[in-house]
Amino acid sequence: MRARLIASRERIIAAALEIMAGHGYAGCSVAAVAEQAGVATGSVYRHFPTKADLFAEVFRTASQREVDAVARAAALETTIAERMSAVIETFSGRALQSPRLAYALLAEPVDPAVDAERLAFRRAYAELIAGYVAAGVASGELPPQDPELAATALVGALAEAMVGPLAAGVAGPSTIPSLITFIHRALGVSP
Amino acid sequence: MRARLIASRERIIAAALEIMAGHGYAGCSVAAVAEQAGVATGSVYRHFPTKADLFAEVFRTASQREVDAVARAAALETTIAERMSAVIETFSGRALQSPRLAYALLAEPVDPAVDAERLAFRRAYAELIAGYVAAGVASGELPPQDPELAATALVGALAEAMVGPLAAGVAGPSTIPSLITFIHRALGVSP
DNA sequence: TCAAGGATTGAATGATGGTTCAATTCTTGC
DNA sequence: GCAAGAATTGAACCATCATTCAATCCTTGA
Repeated sequence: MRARLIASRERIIAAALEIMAGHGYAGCSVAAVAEQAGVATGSVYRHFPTKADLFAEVFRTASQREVDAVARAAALETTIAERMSAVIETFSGRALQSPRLAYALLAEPVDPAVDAERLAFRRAYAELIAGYVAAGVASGELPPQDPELAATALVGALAEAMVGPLAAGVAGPSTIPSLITFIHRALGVSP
Repeated sequence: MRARLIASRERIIAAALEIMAGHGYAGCSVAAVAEQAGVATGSVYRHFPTKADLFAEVFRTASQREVDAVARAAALETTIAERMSAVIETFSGRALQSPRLAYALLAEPVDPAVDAERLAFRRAYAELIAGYVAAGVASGELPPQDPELAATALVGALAEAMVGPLAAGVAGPSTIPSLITFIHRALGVSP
């Protein structure tokens, strides 16, 4: 029974994610999520006090997954240049793989309460990257700079550069290499 | 009478802007805008078919003003380095002067129909900047690169770097110089 | 001054979609 | 097998605003 409850909760989150990936946040009425999860509308409220709470968790889950994937890819590299390339390639690659979901996480209009979670998502990326930048500065691979600001700007650049391609469905073949060059230069990676 | 109509329309747009600057888009119910403009709720619909149309125009007006200010500041400079500094300083300076309005224009959750206008706003900035970058590449001041992508990334970086300070109300004293360094390096301005 | 026609009013309407809850179904301990 | 209690259902409820419109007020031309 306890297990059933937990499973039900998981199913609701999974359903919400699935609908987001298919129709964006716009398609995520509570009724639609419930139907996809195979429960009644009212049952959603046994697990989450409000819709905003549900989607805060959905955003948190999806974001964590993205940040983890990027962190994992970056951890495989050694130089700061390689790490940044891994960050950009992983971020962009995953976004282009699930464009609707990426758009929802990055830019789609959502409830203000959910938007706060989006800021946290972006900050999590920024903090991950700030760590790499700080390490690069410490090791002399990068010139002195404010790692926090550089990381924030970089996340903005990455997100903005993806919004167009996500709307269009594809990125031009040169988008990602160009972005890598831009960001390497911005951080001062020695050429 | 014709003049009165036009004036009324202007007053409604001005009222909407004023409320946005004071309480954000969230505070902009049609009733609130009408009251601020000194007209009845229904009168708003003599000038705009829907609320979304009204705010599309409000966003367009406010955005145009911002882009114009940045373009004017940049036009006073000659080198690409100076131009980019002017862009960043003007953009950030104006945003920090009217943080609530800047936040509404850049990042606040809005009606999807209005969000489209926001994309246009960002693209207008990107196109302005792309022109400078292309000129810089042509003149040899900048290394070869995709001006569109660089400009898009740059707008993202600028906007993202401002969102935090806008929420907090102020930027640290080093934010703008750091941002200038970051962007100069990103574009490959020779040091 | 006065009537015609347009402008203005603001309370009523309506659509949307999140939230509730009485009725029902299931689970569990005896 | 059975009752107590929890979980589930989904149709009804309700709050929020955008939108409408019949009544009223102004402007204008004669």
